[in-house]
Formats: sequence, structure tokens, C-alpha cells
Amino acid sequence: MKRQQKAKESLQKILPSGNKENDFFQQVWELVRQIPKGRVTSYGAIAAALGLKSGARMVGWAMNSSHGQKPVVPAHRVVNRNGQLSGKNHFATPTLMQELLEKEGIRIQDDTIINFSQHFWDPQQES
DNA sequence: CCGGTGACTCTAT
DNA sequence: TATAGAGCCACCG
Repeated sequence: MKRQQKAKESLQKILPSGNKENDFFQQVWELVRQIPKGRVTSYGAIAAALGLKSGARMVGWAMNSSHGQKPVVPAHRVVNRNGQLSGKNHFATPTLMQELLEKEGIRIQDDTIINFSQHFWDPQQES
């Protein structure tokens, strides 16, 4: 639990100069930002796109740090492999994620995206 | 250096 | 079909 707070604080360090801008987090944020409106992707897909075979958790960690990022990170467009809004609890409000997705034309039922595969956006496909 | 944790995913029972 | 356990990488103290 405290890890998240610490992680957020650590984020403060990577923002200033002299740090590794190529940080894993930055990569994730950048990729997430490239997600087209009305589309969604999974942590595993992002992790794979970054070269992490099973680093889905790291992606989630990056999302945690994405809170308050200057370039808005549409973390709401990132869901688990099941299309469930697993991270909705980490947003400003648990319902914010769903609201944002619905605003983009995505139907959500039971915290799960309907026709997830249809809205799914492959990070590698953007290239 | 080592242990613990995490917005995940897969495999096994 | 559902539940349980292990694997995975990165970061912190």
C-alpha cells in the first residue's frame, strides 16, 4: 500500500533533469498516449510492445505514477486482458474510468468493456 | 544485497 | 466453469 505513495514520490525524482528519461514508465506513458480515442488496450499488450514478456505488472506501476502527468495519460484506456476496469479504483473516482470510456463511445457493463476485442488497440499495430 | 509489493497473466486443479 | 497458485520485472528501504 505505502508502495504506491512512495512510487508517486519517486516520480518526482524522474521528472527533474539528470534522470533516465528513457525510463520504463516514460515508455509506457508515451505508448498509452498513442492510444486512439475510443480504443483500449491491455497491460500485457503494452508490456509486450515494450519488450516485457510478462511485465504487465510493471505497466500497472507506471500507470500509478501517471497520475498528474503533464501529457495526459489516458490510463482509462488501459484495462486488463479481460477488458475489466481493474484499475478504476486507482483513479480520482472509481467511476471516472468508466465514465471516460463511455464518453468515448465504449459500452461498459459490470466494470467490463463490451466487445472488448472490438475496441482493442494493438500498440504494435500503430507502427 | 535482499525482501516485499504490485492498476497482470497464465497454468493447473 | 471457477478458484488457486506461481511467474514475471521494476522500484524502494
